[in-house]
Amino acid sequence: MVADERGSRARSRGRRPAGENTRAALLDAARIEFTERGFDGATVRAIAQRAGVDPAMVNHWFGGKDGLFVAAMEIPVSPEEIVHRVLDGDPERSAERILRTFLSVWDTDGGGALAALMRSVATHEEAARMMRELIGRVIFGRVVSAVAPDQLELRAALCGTQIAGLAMVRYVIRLEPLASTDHNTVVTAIAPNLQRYLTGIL
Amino acid sequence: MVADERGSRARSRGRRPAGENTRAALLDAARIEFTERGFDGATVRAIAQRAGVDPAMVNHWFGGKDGLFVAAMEIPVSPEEIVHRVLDGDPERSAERILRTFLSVWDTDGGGALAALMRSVATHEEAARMMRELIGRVIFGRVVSAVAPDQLELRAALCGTQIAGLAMVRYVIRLEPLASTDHNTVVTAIAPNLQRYLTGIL
DNA sequence: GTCTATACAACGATAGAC
DNA sequence: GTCTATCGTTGTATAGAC
Repeated sequence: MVADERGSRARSRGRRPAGENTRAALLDAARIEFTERGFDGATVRAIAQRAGVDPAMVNHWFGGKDGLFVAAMEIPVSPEEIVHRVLDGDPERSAERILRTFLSVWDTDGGGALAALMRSVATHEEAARMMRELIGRVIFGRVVSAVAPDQLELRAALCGTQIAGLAMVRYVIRLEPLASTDHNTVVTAIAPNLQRYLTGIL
Repeated sequence: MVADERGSRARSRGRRPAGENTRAALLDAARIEFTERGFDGATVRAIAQRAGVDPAMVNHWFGGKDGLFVAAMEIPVSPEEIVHRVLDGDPERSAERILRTFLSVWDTDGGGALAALMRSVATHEEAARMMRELIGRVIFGRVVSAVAPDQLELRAALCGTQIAGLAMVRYVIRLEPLASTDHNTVVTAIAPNLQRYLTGIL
């Protein structure tokens, strides 16, 4: 998104801590490259070039490619926003709001970023760990605890299966007709099942 | 680790004595390497070394790394067996039989083979295409057409989301408690949802 | 003798390290 | 910037099957 943050803004007066801008530029560039190409596909050289700095800076600031990855990897949606939008309304229709939120975010770039994320999760243990905590706690943990306190962790994990499965089929495997149908059809088909995981009888 | 599994004696150039099956050794080694490291992570050289043969044999027998991959990559379940076992019984309880079949197969090796398959599907377009056809046609296509003819393709894709999501959460992300609960709990939780995709109102 | 499965060497490309 | 390691791949000589 922010491709070149260093060039478009005047430096403030006085000397700043050495390398601070370089570090931030590398993080921004790394997020873009890792998102578009996955962990293995993204190269240190490409990230450094995008940031407009020397590849050696990756070693200097992050100790290598792995360090840069864990520092840069952030989820392509804001968990806070999702949780907030979901909890604001009828609890018995929260599944529909969850699905619409995810679909609207994921479809903005044709699911490219999401497919890249799934790729990283599947291939990189570090990304899998982050996704584990993200699904279990940050998103569904909070959502489920607000609507149905019993069997909280199981419900969160079950919601994860449905969302992760939708992501895999629609954006990674691209199985028709689910890969290209409109949001309403997807919501009509999946929302009742997701709602059962949230508030139904297990 | 196992550098020379097929024997420690020196190999001479030229054709080897009859009875040694280089092709099969390569397939075995390839399954292990692809399983542990994914498509990109597994190297032709490592596979050949594990098989105790020359890397050039990969080209000779399979035309390259891709050919070896598609040859070695076997779906960790037999589609025919699954379809048969699923269709043999009450259609309204077919979801439960599907889930039990998948779980019993996947849990035999701790989900290692399945996790590798998901990794390959996420990173390799060839594997994604195979999975696409496998889910859409071979497995759920037949199952759904036998129990509910309306909206066949959509139902098949929806079933795919639930199964793929379960695979991701239980075996790749390993999110608790779903990662280590018994089959009955999983079936009780998920079967009703899967059944709705098969025969319910969408 | 012919065929072919095999090992060895080396190439061009690429990417991380220093 | 340079160096080095390693990747997938290709060419070729050779040993053994047929």
